[in-house]
Amino acid sequence: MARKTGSHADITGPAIRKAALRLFAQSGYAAVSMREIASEVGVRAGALYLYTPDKQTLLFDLLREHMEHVLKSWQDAKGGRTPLERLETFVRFHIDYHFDRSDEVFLSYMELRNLTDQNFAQIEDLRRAYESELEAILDAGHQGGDFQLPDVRVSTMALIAMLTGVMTWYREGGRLSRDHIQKIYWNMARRMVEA
Amino acid sequence: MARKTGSHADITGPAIRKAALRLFAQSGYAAVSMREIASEVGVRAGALYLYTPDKQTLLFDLLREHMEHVLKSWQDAKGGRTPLERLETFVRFHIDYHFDRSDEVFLSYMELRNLTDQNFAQIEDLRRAYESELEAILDAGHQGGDFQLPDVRVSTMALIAMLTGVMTWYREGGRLSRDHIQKIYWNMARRMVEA
DNA sequence: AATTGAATTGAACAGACGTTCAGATAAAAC
DNA sequence: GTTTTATCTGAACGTCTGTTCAATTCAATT
Repeated sequence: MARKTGSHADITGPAIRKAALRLFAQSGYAAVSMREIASEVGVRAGALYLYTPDKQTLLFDLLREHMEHVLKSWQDAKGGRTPLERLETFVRFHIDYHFDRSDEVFLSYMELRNLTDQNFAQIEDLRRAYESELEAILDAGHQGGDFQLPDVRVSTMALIAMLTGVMTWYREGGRLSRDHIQKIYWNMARRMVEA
Repeated sequence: MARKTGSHADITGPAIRKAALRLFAQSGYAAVSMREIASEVGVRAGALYLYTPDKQTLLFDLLREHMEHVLKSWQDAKGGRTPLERLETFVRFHIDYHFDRSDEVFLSYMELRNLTDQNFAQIEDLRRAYESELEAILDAGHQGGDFQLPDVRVSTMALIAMLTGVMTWYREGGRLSRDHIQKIYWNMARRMVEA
């Protein structure tokens, strides 16, 4: 039966996800207890099981929702006529996304090994789908002669790693503005691939 | 008192480190129990405490030894006349090291947050010392006009991230040889920095 | 063979873990 | 105001955790 808006459950569900996300990102899945998550939400541990069948599913849902959200956001953001333009769009999108959702991104890199084999396979598929978006751009540029790449696959991985790395050192309110950082990375990426 | 070579203890100590390294890298520090480590070594949990005061120190020692070993290995390997040559040496060294010691490297990226604040600070210092080695090369090249970098610090982080990323996809016996991968990465790195 | 000293065990400790569920509480529906 | 339904608690479950230590085994020395 449909619940009215604003009912307790409509708040608690997302609150649990939010708390779990923060705590998992901070201390790691294995180091965070259901009691800690519950305490953060202002509820006892047992109540969590109204919203998730178990801890593993809680982690899996966070990662799956994150990956699906990245892919969807990219579908909305992608664009550009030339491979170079399309690559610039990707670079800016990727960095922006990592700034806005650093916890989710961090989690999706760190906690893959805490997923069951089946859950891992699903997340891995989504991750590969995202990588393929970049690879397609590089491939098009490589075929068309805009780019000159020693190896399209390796360039894809190298670029993703380089861009994702921004997460490890960027802190809000630091020396450089977001836009400045995006310009710097785009400069490096462009020189790395351009013919 | 000095023990004779080959005594039981001279074997067990390193065996514990080796097992802990493998298991920590595989499942994560928090997810591995002292009983699991002991079982891997062929000993009961209590015996581990002959070789380490506690689990935290076991992790810390692994990370510290790794970082010190990287720094030492780099001091032995570094060389080259021009900044470009020095950078190539760094790129090849970094990739080689990540191939040879992937567990240690992986651990040193994943388990920093499971260190106590004090231990974390020590490891972080060593990590920064390593980064500074690359930054010094980029800085020299930037000052001398060999390199043209939008931002030396950001370029350092971007290069490190790009090179370290090789660990996430490289598998022994894959499509590309080690040397081939090094050539590809060096090609990308060079184009990224060259004036 | 007896003695010494290091290496290891087995059991125990106190606490934390994920999860379940009967019962209490609160909110919504009638 | 009563009934119904969703939400949450408190306590308990069995199991696992890191760690300690008296007792034991093992290996080398005398």
